[in-house]
Amino acid sequence: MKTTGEIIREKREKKGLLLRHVSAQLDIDTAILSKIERGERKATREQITKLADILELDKETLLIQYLSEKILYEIQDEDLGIQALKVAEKTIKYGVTKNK
Amino acid sequence: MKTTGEIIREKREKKGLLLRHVSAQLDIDTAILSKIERGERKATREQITKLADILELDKETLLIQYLSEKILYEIQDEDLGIQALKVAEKTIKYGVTKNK
DNA sequence: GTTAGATTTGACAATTATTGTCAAGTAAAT
DNA sequence: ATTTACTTGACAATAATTGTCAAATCTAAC
Repeated sequence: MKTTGEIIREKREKKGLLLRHVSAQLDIDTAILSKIERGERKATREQITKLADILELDKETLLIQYLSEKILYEIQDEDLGIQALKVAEKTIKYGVTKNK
Repeated sequence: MKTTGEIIREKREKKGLLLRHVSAQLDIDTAILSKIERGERKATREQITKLADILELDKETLLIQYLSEKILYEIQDEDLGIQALKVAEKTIKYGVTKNK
């Protein structure tokens, strides 16, 4: 499966847009967008939805990929990560309102 | 399923320990431990393993619960949370080394 | 092989989130 | 009404994230 960054870079190039064009619309330096595309930095949630608009990408698909990477980031190099994911899934399906 | 905080509080009380006893061992104020137990604050990973030692709780079980809460925290009030969880699960199972 | 434009890199600054302290506030037990 | 355990909330300290900037690299065209 393609990473968020890969999806963004591919679509940007397909549209013939430069980092400078897109980063201007996002109101950030090209450096950050470059890093986001290469997976060196995480985007913010807001940037993801803006990018979907700018690049005409399916917002849901992009968000799902983005969120899944955030999740994976949380449990990176945790042996119990998979098990934690499963517990999280069960909990969310159960219909928990959650703390605070 | 019991929350991390509930597990900790129940075991602490069963052992007859006061917040002050346990928080001293964790080297934090009782206020924080109180909040952790009531789910108002998240513990750090280190605090979780220390708590497992102090309260003689199964470290793996506690960590899984703790991590799953961290995951759920990331996707709280995200409509696409469940889908993101599933993508994350597939990705992790696939055996990805991940970015950076 | 030099220039020009695009991207990348890394040092560091700004901002935001997390983790903590402290002091005052409840509540229950004596 | 004191004492003890715990809770609450304002705020301080620390740490993580997000950003800028300037210089470096890369590529393609002259």
